[in-house]
Amino acid sequence: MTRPRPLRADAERSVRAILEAAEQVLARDPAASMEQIAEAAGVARATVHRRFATRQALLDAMATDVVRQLDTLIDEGRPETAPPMVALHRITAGVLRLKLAWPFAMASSMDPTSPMADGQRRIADRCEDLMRRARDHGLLAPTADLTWTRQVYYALLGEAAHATTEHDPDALATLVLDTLLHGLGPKSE
Amino acid sequence: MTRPRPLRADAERSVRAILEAAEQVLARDPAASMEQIAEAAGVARATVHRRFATRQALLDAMATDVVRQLDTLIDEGRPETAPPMVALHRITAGVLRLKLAWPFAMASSMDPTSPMADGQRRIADRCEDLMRRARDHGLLAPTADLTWTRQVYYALLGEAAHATTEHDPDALATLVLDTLLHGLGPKSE
DNA sequence: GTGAAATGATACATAAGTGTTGCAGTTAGC
DNA sequence: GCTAACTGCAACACTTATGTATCATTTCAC
Repeated sequence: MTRPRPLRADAERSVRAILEAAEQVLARDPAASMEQIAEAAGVARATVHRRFATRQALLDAMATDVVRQLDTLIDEGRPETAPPMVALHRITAGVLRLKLAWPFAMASSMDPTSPMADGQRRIADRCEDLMRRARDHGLLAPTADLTWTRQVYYALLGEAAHATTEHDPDALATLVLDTLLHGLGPKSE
Repeated sequence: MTRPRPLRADAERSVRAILEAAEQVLARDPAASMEQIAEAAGVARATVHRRFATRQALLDAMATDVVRQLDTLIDEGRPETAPPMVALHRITAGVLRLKLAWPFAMASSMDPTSPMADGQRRIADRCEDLMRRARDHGLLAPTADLTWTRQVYYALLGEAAHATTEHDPDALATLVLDTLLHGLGPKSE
C-alpha cells in the first residue's frame, strides 16, 4: 500500500511536481491526458508512468493525499472536545482552505467509486457526530435531520469554494455556518 | 439550428429513445460510449450517429431539451406576478422533478463550457430577479447577497435531488425553501 | 568517486472510441 | 402500392490515449 522502498530525493520531487500539476490541469479539464499533466509538471510522460503506474493510480494518490490532510485537519479541530461552534468553524475554514488549493482532488475523493470511498464515509460519520453534538448543545434544531444537515453543510462548502467575491477561508467559514444555522431569511421571524 | 425538415415517425421515435437512453447511461457513467448508449436505446450505433452527427451534438441536444423545459417551467411559476413564496415553491418543485428525471442533462447544462451557457445565465438572472422580489417582500433578509442566495439555492436543489429518504418533489421543495430561509438552527434564536 | 537510481527521448504495441460509408431489408407517408 | 426515408449490419479509416521498453545521460546517496 505504501512505498516498498524509500524514494530518492529527485524522485520525490517528481512525485510532488506531478501531483500538483495534475491538480492544476485536471481542475481545468478532468479529461486531460497524462501528456498534458507531464508537460505541466515539467517532466517526460514516461516519468509520470514511472511514479504512477496507471492514470488511475495517479488519481487514487491525489484522493488519498487529500483525504489524509482532511483527517488530520479534523483531528486538529477537536470535534469531540472543543465547543461545537469552535470546532465547526475551525474545521470549516480548514476544509475550505483544502478545497481552494485542491478542488479537483477534493471533488474526486467524494466519488463513491473511488477507493477512498470508505475514507470519505468515515469522515462523513465524524461530521455527523459533530452535528449531533451541535444539536445536543442547542446549536441545531432538535428536529434537525443529521443526514440532511451534513448534506447541506457539504453543499455550502462546495459553493463557498466557488464564491467570487470573498476568498478568505475564515470569512467564508463564517458565511457557511451562518447560512447553515440561520438561513437567508430576515432575523425577526 | 432547428430541424431543416420534419422527421418521419420512426426517426422521431429513435431520437426520443436515444435521448432517454443517453440520460440513463450517462447518469451512471458520464464517460460511457456511443455504443453503450445505442445498446441501451435498442438501436444500432450508426443510427445514433444518423440522428446526432457527433457525440457533442447529442450532449447539446440533451442540454437544450432540459433548458427549454426549465424555461417553460419557470414561466408557469409566474415569478414576476405571483407571491414570491408561491412562485418559489412551484418553481422549486418543478426543478426538482426535472432533476430527478434528467439528472445528467441538468448537470451538464450547468457546465459553463456548454453551448447552453447563455441559457443557464438567463435562467440564473431570472432566478436572481425572483430572489430580489422575495427580498423586497421581506422573505429574505435585506442584507442578503443575491448571488450567494442563488448559489445556496442551487446547491440545495442539487442535494435535495440526492436525498435518500424523501422523493416527493413537493415535500422536497418545502424542505429546500425552509432550509434556505431559516437554516437548520433552533427556532428561538 | 562509484554505483545505483532516476530521467529524457524515442519508439512501439495495444486498445478504444469516433465518425463514415455501402448495401440490403423495413417501414412510414402519400 | 410506390417511393423515399429509415434502419441494422458490417467494414473502414482515423484519432487519441495508455502503457511498455530501450538506451544514453544525469543526479543522488554513500
